[in-house]
Amino acid sequence: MCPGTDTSSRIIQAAEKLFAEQGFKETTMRQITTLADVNLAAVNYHFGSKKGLIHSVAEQSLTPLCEAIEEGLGRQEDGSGPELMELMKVLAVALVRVHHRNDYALAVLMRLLDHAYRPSQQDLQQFLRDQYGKRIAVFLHYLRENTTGLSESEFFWRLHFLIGSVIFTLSNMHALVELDQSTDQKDVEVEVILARMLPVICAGIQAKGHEH
Amino acid sequence: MCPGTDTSSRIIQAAEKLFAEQGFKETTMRQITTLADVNLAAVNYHFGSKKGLIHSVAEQSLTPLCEAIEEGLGRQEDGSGPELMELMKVLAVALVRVHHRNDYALAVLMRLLDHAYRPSQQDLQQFLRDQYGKRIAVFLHYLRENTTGLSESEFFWRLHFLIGSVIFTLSNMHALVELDQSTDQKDVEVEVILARMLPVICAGIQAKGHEH
Amino acid sequence: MCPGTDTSSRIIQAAEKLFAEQGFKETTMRQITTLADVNLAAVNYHFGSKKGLIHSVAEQSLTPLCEAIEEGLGRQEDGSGPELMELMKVLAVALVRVHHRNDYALAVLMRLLDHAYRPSQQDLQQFLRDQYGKRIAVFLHYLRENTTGLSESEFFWRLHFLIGSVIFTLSNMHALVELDQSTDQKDVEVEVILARMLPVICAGIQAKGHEH
Amino acid sequence: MCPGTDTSSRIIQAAEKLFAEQGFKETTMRQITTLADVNLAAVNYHFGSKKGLIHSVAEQSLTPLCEAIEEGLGRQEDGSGPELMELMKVLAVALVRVHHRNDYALAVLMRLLDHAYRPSQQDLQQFLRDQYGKRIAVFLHYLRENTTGLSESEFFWRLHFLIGSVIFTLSNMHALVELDQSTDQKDVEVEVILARMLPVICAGIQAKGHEH
DNA sequence: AATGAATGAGCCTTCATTCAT
DNA sequence: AATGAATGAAGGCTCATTCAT
Repeated sequence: MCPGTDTSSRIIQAAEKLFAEQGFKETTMRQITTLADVNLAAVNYHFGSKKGLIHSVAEQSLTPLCEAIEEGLGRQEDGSGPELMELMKVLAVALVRVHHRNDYALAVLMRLLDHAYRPSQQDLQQFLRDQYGKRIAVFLHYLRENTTGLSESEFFWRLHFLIGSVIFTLSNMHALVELDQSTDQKDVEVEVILARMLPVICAGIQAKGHEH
Repeated sequence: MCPGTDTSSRIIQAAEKLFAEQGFKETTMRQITTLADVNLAAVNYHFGSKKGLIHSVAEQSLTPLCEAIEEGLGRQEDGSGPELMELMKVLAVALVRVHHRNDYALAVLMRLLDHAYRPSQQDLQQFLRDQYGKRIAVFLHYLRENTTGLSESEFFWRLHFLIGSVIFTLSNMHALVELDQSTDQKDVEVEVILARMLPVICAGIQAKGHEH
Repeated sequence: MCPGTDTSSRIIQAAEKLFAEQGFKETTMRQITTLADVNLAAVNYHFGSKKGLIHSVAEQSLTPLCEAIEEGLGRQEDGSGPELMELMKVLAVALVRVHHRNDYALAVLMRLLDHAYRPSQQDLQQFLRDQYGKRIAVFLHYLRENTTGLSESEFFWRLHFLIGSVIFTLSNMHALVELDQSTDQKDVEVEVILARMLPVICAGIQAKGHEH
Repeated sequence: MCPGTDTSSRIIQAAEKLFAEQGFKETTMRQITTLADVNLAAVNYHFGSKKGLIHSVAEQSLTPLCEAIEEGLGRQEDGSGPELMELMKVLAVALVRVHHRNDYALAVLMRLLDHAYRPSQQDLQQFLRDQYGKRIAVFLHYLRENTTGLSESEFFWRLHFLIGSVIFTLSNMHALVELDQSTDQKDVEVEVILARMLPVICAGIQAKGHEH
């Protein structure tokens, strides 16, 4: 009954760990099935193909993430949209929730989003746009409302500078925690990382830019 | 002869383009040699192996990058280290110089640095540390001098938040320029991107943090 | 219940269609069970194995075929065997009866006989010889009585030239009817094909040969 | 220098033998490369894929076949087309020539033509039509001139009855020679088989049909 | 009688690399 | 310096079959 017991979730867990540590292409079906201790053909039986598995892994994290964001946004229904710091906290809470699903879920998700920016991964772009495009758009809309001082282009680039911070830091979180020699405890505490990241991001997005 | 004419530089150019667009593992020797219009065996002949080629590609960009940074830092030898904004400009100038070597050089370099954070790429980590560790340390030393208000750990994380911005934005620069609908001209002008990024980064690193 | 309702006959019908259109090896258990709308394991449950299914498919057609031939031969029990044209008509009637069982039964049967000539299919040869060898021998005996002018070897080869006509035409009947641009109606009417084939075959078997 | 020495022809020879004995789908790349005593990857190197190999095998026989037919037809340039028996001899000579290329070449070719009638093999149909359609049409045109007494549809079916004889007999020639107990010598002598087939075919095509 | 899940063996193909020339 | 041919290892995937229910 506990998660990780049946074949299909054991595969997903193994895949998440390996994808996070090595990347998608670098991870082989044989590595996944060996780590999950299931038959090689089980992946194709349950997910159709390696790409299908990747999509399933994505869904497992993106769906709760979107739900958590929508839930967070829905809380203050007083006409005016949430403020910047409020928005960031909603995002942070949602990310934390994804991380608590599984130690590698968040890292894989970030790596997946990174991949989606490659020209050669149009399949993946399509998949993400189709499945989650509209849900993310709401969050971006609120974010834009808090940055009316920025031109369209300026907003676009600042958004991606900050997306870069999030994606890079979280997709490499295990390695970074290992590198951070100042703390003893090596449990990855996303809450701490995000608490450190939030003020930095807010300051970045509100910075006086070169246009001024 | 002009650069790009002989076999070995044609290979490097082709590899940079493909690595930037697809990733290292995703790019095959056949793709590289086909695009470079050279024999399949030429890569192994000139670079020993695929890994050797990747290292050569890295050197082609990292060496000029370090030189440019050292040159920039060396200018004001008046005892006191450079200020934050000054430091960032030195970095920006160095990055621009790398980009002008070759339209994909900068993107590949950033992707390579991203890879270096994966646990499974300790070879690469070693290579980068051995070749460039000390030269980069100088830059980091000056940076630390400008952030005395931050604890060791806080500095570590903020540094990586900002490294994340740089790596993500520049490694995906071609895709992002394509996505940026507000500008017509699609020539990748790193100068513009960096001009936008610098104030954001400076604001981020100086933000009032959660420790305060 | 009407035939084709229960699992096992639905499987046979699906198998016949797919075997006829694609061949035995080319047809997978999944295709069969999907088309039959039954569980994948049902084939092994009811027929033991794919080979078992093929044998069952063969029996479903070969048994009625032999019965029809024996019935046709048994009609004139006046000492002397039937004449050539008479024999052919008996065969034709029997083939038509098999075809009326099922739109693909005859085509599959012919494809199966074709396979039986491959050196690598000795299993199949054995199966057919064991189950139907003696019953067919009677028909061949009567045929030989009508070709006393031919040497043993000449008879052997002419027999197979004509078997070739029958097997090829009937196993590809659906494709050939489709190709025949002169007729509008595309229902496969074996009667018409056989009516056209009979005189050709009789003429062929009685031709003045190279030995004369 | 002798054929069968270099990798690429060794592969073709092995493939022809196995395709003839077992069929295309039934023959694996490993069987081919093991018999040819070459590396497994050599097939893909030289022919791109299994399908590419099959097409190459086809070309090796079909091109000489067409040439031989055209050569045979070109001989009597006296205005009137060749007579039926003449046509058949041209075909027979061409088939013999293909057989002399290689002990299995003819059998494989016949099996390939058989496959081309399957609805699921439209690739193959296309390939054959594209490469050889026009060249064969000439032969068929002359054949039609000799059967003016037949309706279009009657001609179509008789043609395929006889194609069936040729394809079946020649694709199974090795098995049939083995079965023919009247002759001691087991060398496959296509000349003998064809000498026996020609009168039968001619008689068949000229038979008084059911339309008369 | 029937089924969803699982499996071992094998498939074709692709990879970076090597070798003889 | 350069190359066409060849190779061992490994890749993702499919197959008929089996098993517990």
